[in-house]
Amino acid sequence: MNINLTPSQTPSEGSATKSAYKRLRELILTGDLAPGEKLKIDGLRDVLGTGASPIREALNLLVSDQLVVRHEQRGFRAAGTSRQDFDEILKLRCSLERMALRESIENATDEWIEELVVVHHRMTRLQAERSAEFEVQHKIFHMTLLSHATSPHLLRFCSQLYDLNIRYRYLAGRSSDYKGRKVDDEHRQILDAVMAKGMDLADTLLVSHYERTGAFLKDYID
Amino acid sequence: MNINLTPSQTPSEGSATKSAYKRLRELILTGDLAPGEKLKIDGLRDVLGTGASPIREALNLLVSDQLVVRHEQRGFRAAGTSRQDFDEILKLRCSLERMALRESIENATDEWIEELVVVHHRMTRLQAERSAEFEVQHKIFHMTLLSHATSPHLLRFCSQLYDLNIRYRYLAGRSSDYKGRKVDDEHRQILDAVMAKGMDLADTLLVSHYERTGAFLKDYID
DNA sequence: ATGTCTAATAAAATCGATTTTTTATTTGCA
DNA sequence: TGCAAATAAAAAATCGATTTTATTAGACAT
Repeated sequence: MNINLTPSQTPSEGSATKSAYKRLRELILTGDLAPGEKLKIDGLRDVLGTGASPIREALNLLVSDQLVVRHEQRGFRAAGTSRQDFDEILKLRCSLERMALRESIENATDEWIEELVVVHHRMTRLQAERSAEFEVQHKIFHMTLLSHATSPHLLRFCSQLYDLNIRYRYLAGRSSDYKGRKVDDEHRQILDAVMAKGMDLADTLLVSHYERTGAFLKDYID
Repeated sequence: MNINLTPSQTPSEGSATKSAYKRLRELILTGDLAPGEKLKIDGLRDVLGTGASPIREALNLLVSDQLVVRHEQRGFRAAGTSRQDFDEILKLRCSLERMALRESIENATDEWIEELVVVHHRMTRLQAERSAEFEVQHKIFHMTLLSHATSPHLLRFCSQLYDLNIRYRYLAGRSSDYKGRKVDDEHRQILDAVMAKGMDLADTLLVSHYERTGAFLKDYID
C-alpha cells in the first residue's frame, strides 16, 4: 500500500459507505492497492477516515465488481491479476461487446446517434491529456455504443469486464511507458461505421480495436 | 413474507454471515421472499436469529448475485421480476452457454466425459421427485457441461443467469401446476451429443432445451 | 535442524447502542 | 377539502466495544 492522501476530505457527500466504495474502487483500479494485496479493515480505517462498518460494506460491494475477493473468516484481498485472466477478459469482451453492439445498431435511433456524436466529441477533446477525466469519457463512449442493446444483464457484464480490463491498462501504465498508443482514429472509424449502420464493419472494427490494445498491453503484463 | 421456520437451527456451522447468506438466497430463489419485497433488517433478524451486521453483510453479498438490490440509504429489496427480464435472461443464457459449451467440447478430456456421466446419473436418479436435491444435481449437470471452457468469467456469468432463471421456475411452480414438463430425454440427448463431440448438435440441443422450457414457463410468468 | 503443540498476538466477525435519514402522520392554513 | 409544513415513528447507517477466529511466535521434543 502506498497512499499519501489525507483521510477523505469530502465530508458531507453521501453516505460513508458510498464514499468508501468509490475511493476503494479507484485505489484498486489504479493499482494503488496492488493485485492480491490484503485489505485490512483497520488499515483502511486510517486511509478512509471512517469506521469499520462502512468499510466492510464497501468491500462487500466491491466483491460484486470482482475487484475484491472475500475469504471466509479471513478477510478481503484486492483481486489478483494474471496473464491468463487478462487474455480471457479480452476474448470475452470481444464476444460480448460484439453481441451488444450488433443489437444496439439494430435498435438504432436518431437520438442515440446524436448522443454518440456528443459523447465522442467530449472524449476526443480530452484525448491529448490521458487524464482521469478522459478515462471517464472513454468508458462512456464505449458503453454508449452498446447502450441500445435491449439486455441490461449483457450491458452489466460488459461494463464489469471493461473495468477489469482498464485495471490492466493502469497497471501497465505505471510499470512502463505505455502511452504512445494512438486510438482516436480507431474510435472515429467505429463511430462512422455505427452511424452508417454497418453492423459487420462496426463490430469488426470494435473487436480489432480491442485486440490491438490488448496486443499492445500484453508486453507489460506480469 | 410468509415464513414458518424456527430461527436457524444449525448453530455452529460456519459464520453467521454465511448461513444468513445461504438462507436468504434460498428464500429469494424459492419465492418465499417475493420479488420486489422490502427486506427489513429488523424483520430478518427474527427469521434468521442473528444480529444486524451479518444480515447486512449477507444482503450485500446477494447483490453480487443480482438477487437483491440496494437502494442508497433506503435499504434492500428482493430483486424484481418481469416478463421482459425473463425473456432477456433466456436469450442471454442461450448465447453464453452455447459459447461455453463449444469451448468445453473443444477441450474435452476423458475425465471430463466420465464426470459428466456420473453427474448425469446422479441427476437422473432423482428425476422423479423434483426435490431440492434434484435441483442441485440439475444445476451441477448443466454447469459441468460448461466446466471445461477456459473462461472463469464466462462460467460465472452462466451460473448467475442459471440462478436467476431457476427463480422463475420456482415462481411458476408455486402459482400453478407447472410440473409436467419432461426433460430427461433432452438431457440424455445433450449428453450423447457431447460424448460424440458433436459440437453443433450439442449446442443446438442445449439451446432448444432452454427454449422449450422457456416457452413452457412463459404462461406462468407475470 | 524439523516438526508439532501451546501461548500470545492480530485480525475478522459480531453485538448492542447511538446517530442519521427516510417515511408516515398529524397539524395548521388557504 | 386540499395542500404544505411540522412532528412523530420507523428504519437504515454507523459507531465503539466484545467475542470469535486465524495467524504468528515460542517452547519443546524428535
